[in-house]
Amino acid sequence: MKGTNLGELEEIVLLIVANLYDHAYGILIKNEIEAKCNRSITISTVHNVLQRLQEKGFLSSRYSEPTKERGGKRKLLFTVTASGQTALNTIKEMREKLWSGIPKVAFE
Amino acid sequence: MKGTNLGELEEIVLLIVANLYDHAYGILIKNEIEAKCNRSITISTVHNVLQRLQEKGFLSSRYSEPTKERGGKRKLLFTVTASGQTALNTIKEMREKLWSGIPKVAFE
DNA sequence: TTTAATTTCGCTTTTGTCGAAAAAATAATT
DNA sequence: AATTATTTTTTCGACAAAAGCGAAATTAAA
Repeated sequence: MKGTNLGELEEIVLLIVANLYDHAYGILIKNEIEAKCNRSITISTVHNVLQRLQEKGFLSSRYSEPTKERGGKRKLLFTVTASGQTALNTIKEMREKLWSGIPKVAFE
Repeated sequence: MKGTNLGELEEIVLLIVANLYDHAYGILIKNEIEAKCNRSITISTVHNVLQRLQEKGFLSSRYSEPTKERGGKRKLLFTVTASGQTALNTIKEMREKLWSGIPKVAFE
């Protein structure tokens, strides 16, 4: 890989951000992953992946305004870029092609 | 991950082995990946992944008889195990669920 | 100054990647 | 027939990228 590929977790995070549309930020993303993917993950891992996805150009980000709740500092909100959408579609089509080529008898 | 997860490349290799059914071995797998996934990969990479998939219990292997062509030494043939099939199905369903939850407006 | 929500930092383990060496078979040469 | 070359295939050793975590830093309200 040369920094352009989409890792297994990166793909999941990208899909979750797309699910969350306008509200995607660290902790919410973490919670959504745990809920929808039945998998535990720490917030540092999420942020690590988020940053990598942005460096790859698959996500963009902006800061929200602080909220009025206690500790409600501004959030870093993420959005899937056109390039990120393309990456998701590409890998999806590739996998669909592979699945369609599997004969009935292929498994033990 | 504790040796039970399926990496991005591992999943591709598993799908390719399923595609090849009874004939899956190193070089053929390499060629199929390059043909169907539009991606170049070395034979050492393929063998490395095959070994890890076997350690994870997602593949089993056996040796073929040598063939009569020049250099035709015995091949290590791979088959997807029941556990491997389950892993593939699980991640497939999870992604389908995520895709179905994406609103139309989700991309930039 | 305490507490809460959030992001950033430094570090380790697992995956992905490759070049080169080893092994095992047939073909060619002496 | 013995040795050497060539071909197909797998194994080995090393390094880079992705996945993962705990703890520190930041920023807001109480």
